[in-house]
Amino acid sequence: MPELPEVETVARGLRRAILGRRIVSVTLGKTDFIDDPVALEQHLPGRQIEAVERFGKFMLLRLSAAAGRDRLPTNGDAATASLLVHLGMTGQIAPMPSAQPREKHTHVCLLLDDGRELRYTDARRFGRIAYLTEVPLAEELKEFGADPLEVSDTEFSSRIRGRRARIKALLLDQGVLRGVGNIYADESLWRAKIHPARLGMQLSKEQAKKLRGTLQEILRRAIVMRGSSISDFLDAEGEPGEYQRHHRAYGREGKACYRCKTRIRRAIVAGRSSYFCPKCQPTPQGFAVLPLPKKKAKRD
DNA sequence: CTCGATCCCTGGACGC
DNA sequence: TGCGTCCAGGGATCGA
Repeated sequence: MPELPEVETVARGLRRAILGRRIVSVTLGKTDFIDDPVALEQHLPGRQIEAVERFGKFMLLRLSAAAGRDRLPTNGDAATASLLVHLGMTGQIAPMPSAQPREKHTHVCLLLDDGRELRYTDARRFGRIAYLTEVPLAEELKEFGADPLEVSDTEFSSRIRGRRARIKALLLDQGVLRGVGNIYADESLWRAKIHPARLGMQLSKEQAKKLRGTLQEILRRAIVMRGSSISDFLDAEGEPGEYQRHHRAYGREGKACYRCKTRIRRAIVAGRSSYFCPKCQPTPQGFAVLPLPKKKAKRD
């Protein structure tokens, strides 16, 4: 489940691997998750990959204006554009030798000018790929909230404390903060000792400050560890991350809290499984916690 | 504004 | 061994 640290890891890998490469041709598989598949085939060939950026959970492959005098002057390719890539739940993107057999669920192959293929695979197709020129791209991106790594204390506080929604929902809301998903929301709440079902407006200034701090620290550490590989996340080198070994709450139902040994519990908050320590992160009045499963969880 | 429900989709885990 | 069921979840959408 690629969130900010995983996407950052992939973006860094791609930056090393494919910067400056030119796209020669495009081969598509299933296209129901691609905004406009024809646009890919039409506009990508001939373009150079000039930069790879991360924006929240998106990657932006910045493309050169079309090169060569063979292009039509009126097809819009004279301007720069971007390939927007969202990995969804199971998306992977990596360059590989074009002779290598394509894996199952490979839906986009970009043949590069060095003979390799940049391949996008995504079993569940929850991802998204779009070719966007400057203006439509800017229109899309302006809907998103602050970068959690850059957001100031004041801005974080106002984005959270002015809201009636649950803190977990706010952390997951890409319009509030861009890039946080279920894992890092739970991890930062555990570290800040805040229950996921607390309302944003219930947080004290101190708690908001603390939460911003834990969120940033956890995201930074996770990036250093190249992200969390909890299901099948692999980076642009095909390598798993390591941060899952450092999870303190996520996925640890029934296991001992690292601080107080109380068993970690699970509840549904904002429609998502949320893991927390019932002692360190006191449950708000009347909030339903799922009973501990009967089957003993595997050891940790 | 905020909520929950529903859908998209496949693979893995689990129960029988 | 095999089959059915449930669950995972980012995001869009719709109704309450």
